[in-house]
Amino acid sequence: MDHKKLSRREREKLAQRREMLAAALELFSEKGYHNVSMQQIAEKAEFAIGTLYKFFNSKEDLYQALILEKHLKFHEALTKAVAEEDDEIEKLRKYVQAKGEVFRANVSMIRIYFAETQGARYNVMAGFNTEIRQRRSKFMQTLAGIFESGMKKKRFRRIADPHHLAIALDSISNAFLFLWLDEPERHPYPEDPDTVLNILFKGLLDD
Amino acid sequence: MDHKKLSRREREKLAQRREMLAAALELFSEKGYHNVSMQQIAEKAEFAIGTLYKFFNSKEDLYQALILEKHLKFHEALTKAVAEEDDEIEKLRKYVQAKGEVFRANVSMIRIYFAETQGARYNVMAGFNTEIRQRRSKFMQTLAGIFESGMKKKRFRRIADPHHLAIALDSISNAFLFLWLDEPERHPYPEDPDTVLNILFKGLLDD
Amino acid sequence: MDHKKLSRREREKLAQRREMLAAALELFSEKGYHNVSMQQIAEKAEFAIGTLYKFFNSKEDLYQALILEKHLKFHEALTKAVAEEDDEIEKLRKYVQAKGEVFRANVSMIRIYFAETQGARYNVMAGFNTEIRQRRSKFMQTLAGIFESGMKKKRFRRIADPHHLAIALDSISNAFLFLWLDEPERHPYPEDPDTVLNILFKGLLDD
Amino acid sequence: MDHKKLSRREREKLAQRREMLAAALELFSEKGYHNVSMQQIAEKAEFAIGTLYKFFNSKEDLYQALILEKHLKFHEALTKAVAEEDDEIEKLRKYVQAKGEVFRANVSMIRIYFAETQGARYNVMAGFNTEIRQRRSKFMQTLAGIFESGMKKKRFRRIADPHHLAIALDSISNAFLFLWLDEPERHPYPEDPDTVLNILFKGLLDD
DNA sequence: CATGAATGAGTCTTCATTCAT
DNA sequence: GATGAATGAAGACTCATTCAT
Repeated sequence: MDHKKLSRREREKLAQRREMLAAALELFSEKGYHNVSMQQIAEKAEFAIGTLYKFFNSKEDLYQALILEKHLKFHEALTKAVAEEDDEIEKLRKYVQAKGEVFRANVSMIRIYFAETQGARYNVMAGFNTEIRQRRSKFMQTLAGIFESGMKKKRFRRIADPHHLAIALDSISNAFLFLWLDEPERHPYPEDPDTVLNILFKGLLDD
Repeated sequence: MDHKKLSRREREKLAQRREMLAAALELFSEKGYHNVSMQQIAEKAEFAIGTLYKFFNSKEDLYQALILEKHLKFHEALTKAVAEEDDEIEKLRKYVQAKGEVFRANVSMIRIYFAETQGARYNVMAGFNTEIRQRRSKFMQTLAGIFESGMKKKRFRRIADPHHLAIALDSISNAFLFLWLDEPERHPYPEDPDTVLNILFKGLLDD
Repeated sequence: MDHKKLSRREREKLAQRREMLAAALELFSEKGYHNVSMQQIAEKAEFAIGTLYKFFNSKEDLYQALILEKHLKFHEALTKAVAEEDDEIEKLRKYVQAKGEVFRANVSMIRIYFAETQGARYNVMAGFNTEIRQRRSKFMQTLAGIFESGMKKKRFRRIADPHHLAIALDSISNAFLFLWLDEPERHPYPEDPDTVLNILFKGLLDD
Repeated sequence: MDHKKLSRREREKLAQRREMLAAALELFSEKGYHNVSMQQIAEKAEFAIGTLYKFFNSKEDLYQALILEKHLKFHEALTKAVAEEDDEIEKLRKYVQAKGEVFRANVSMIRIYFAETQGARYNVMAGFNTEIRQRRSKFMQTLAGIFESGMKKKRFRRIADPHHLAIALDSISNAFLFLWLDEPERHPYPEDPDTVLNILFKGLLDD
C-alpha cells in the first residue's frame, strides 16, 4: 500500500523476511514445528542462521509471526467475503466459497493453521493464542450475526441457536477442507457452496 | 477376555504396561508429545527407563500404542452406541450422547486424540495413521449408512449425500467438544442430543 | 570421614565428581572460565558431556561448586592454623606459614581463587559471592581479633586499627603469593614467616 | 604535546578513538570483558561496528589499548607523585595520597585494572602484559629505591628487604582501595596517608 | 571512507537410547 | 529381568568479524 514510501533497503528487508517466512512455512507445514531446525530453515531460505535471528528473536517468534500473519490474511479474506453481500444466504454462500479459495491457495498453511486453531493448548502458541483467538471469536460472532439477522427477517427458520449454527457451518466447511487435503482427487472441495449449505438449509425431517 | 489363559507373569506385564500408558497419557495430554521426556514418563510410572524400553521400542512407539489403544476404545464405544438401536434417529441420538460421555470420561485424551486425528499429518503418527484411518473411515461409512438407511425408509429427506451428512455430524459434535474443552463452564456439551441434531434435522429454509 | 558408610556406587560417584572438578580446575586455571568449553572439560575428564550435566546443572554451577569447595578447604586450613596456637605471635606465624603451604599445594587454584575473591564483581560468581564473602569476612574478623587480643595483652603496640592490620597482613601475604606464582624461582614464598611478619612487627621509624 | 602538528583530520580521529575507548571502558567496567559485545560498544560510542574495526583490529585489541592507556596514565600519576618530594617519608605519603586520588577519579577503571594486574594470567591480556609488567616492575623498583634510600640515610630502620616493603605498601594500599570499592560508605579510602603508612612505620613489637 | 547487514563457527544444553551390572 | 548411569548427536542461539554498498 505505502510501497512508494519504502526505501530500497526497507523493501529488501521485507523481501528477505518474506523469503524466510516462506521457507519456514514450507518446512513447518511438511514436518511440524518440532521437527524443523533453524539450520534447515536458514538453508532453505538461503540465509545464514545469524540473519534469521536478525529478523526473528527465536524459533518460536518466527513461528508465531508466520501464524499470525497468515491467520490475519485468512481472517480478512473471510471477513471481506461475508461483508460483500447484503443477503444472508448470499453471505453464507460467499463464506463457503471464499474459504475454499483462500485455503486452496495456501495449502501448506492449512495444517499449521488448524494445528494452532484447534484444541491443543500445549501447541507452540500456547497462551499466545490471544490475538488469534480474539479474531476467531469475533468472526464467529459475525457468522452468528448472519444467522440471527436472517432469522429476524424470517429468511431463516429459528431451528437452533445462531451461535451453534455458526459453529456448525465453520466445522462442516473445515471438515470438507480436511477431506480435500487428505485426498484431493477423491474429495474435492465443493464448487457449489450449496453442497455444503444445504446440510443446514434443508433439514432431514419433515415438519 | 482371555484373562484366564494369562499366567500371573503375563497379567503383571499387562498391568505394568497399563501404568506406563496411563502415566504417558497424563503427561502427553498436559504438555504435548515434544515437551515430555522418557525420563518423566518413567518417573511418573515409577519404572526405570530401561523397563519402559522393554515394553516400547521408542518414545514414538509408546505414543502410538497409546493413541491406538484409546482410539480403539472410543471407536468401540461409538460403534456400540449406534449398533444398539434400530431406529435411525435413535442411533444418531445415541451417537451424539455416547460421544459426549466417552470423551468427558477421557478428557486428557481428547486433545491428543484430535491432534492426531485432525489435519496435522506431521504429528507423531505421520503416515502411521493407517490403522486409525481405517477404523475412522469404517465408522464414517457406518454413520453414512445410517443416513442412507433413513433415507431409504423415507424417515429422512434426501437433502444431501449421506457421506456428507456423516462428515457434518461428526465435525459438529467435535466442534461442541472443543468448545467444552476450552471453557467447560461456558460451553457445556449438550445434554440433549437434539440440540446438536436439530441442526441437521430441521432445516433453515422453508421449502 | 564417613567413608565406610558410603556404598560402592556412592564412592564411585564421588570419585567421578572429583575427576570432573579436577579437570575443570586445570582448564579454568589455565585458560579462564570463558575460554573453556564444557566439551573440553568433558574430554579432559574423560566423560561424555551428558554425564557432566548429571553432576552439575550448568557450566556456572560446575564453576561455583569448584570455587566453593576449594575456598572452603583453604578457609578451613587457615582457620585451623590460627586456632592451633595460643600465643598471638605464633598464631600469625602459623597463618603465614599455612597460607604458603596450602596455596603451594593448590597452585592451579590460586588464580581462580583470587579472580573471584578480588574486586571483579562481574566475575562468574557475581552476587553469588555471599557464601565466600561471609567466610572471608568472618576470617578477617578472626585475624583482626588476634591483633586486638595481642594489643590488650600488651604484646602488641596499638599502632593501628586491628582490622587494618588484618587487611595488611592478608594483602601482604597474598602479594608474596602472586610474586611466587609469577616467577617461582626468583620469588620463593618465604620459608620463615617472620620475613613477612617483621614488616608489621618492627616499624620503619624510631619512636 | 605535539597537538599543533596534527591535522584536523587527525585530531578528529583521536577524538573518535577516545570516545570509543570511553564507551568501552564504561561497559567493560560494568559487565566485564566477556559480557560486552562489540555491538554494544559501537552503540554506546555511537559509531558503526565497522568504524570500530578501523581503529582496533579486534575486540581484544581494543581492550588492550584501553588497559595500556589507562595503566600509563596511572603509572605517570604515581611516578610523578613520588618524584615531587625530596623527603622519603613525604614521597610515601604522596604515593598513598595520589593512589587514592587517581583511582577515585577513575573508579570504572579499577576493577579492570586489577583484574589484569593481579594474578589472572588467563585474562584477556594473557602474556601481553609485557608492557604493563615492565612499567609496574620499574615502579616497584622506584618504590623499593625510596625505602632503600631512606634506610641509607638512617631515616628508616632496616627492618626488611626494601623490595618487600615496596610490595607491602603497594598491596596494602590496593587492599584499602578494594574495600572502598566494595562498600564506599563503610570503608572510605583514608584521607590521611599515615593511616596506611603507620602500619609500616610503627611496628607492633617493642624492641 | 563509514556503515551495518550478513555470516557461521562455536557454545551451552537436552534427551532418546543403550548396555553393563 | 530390571535398572539407571552413561552416552553424544542435535538443537537454539550469540557474537566477533568481514565486506559490499
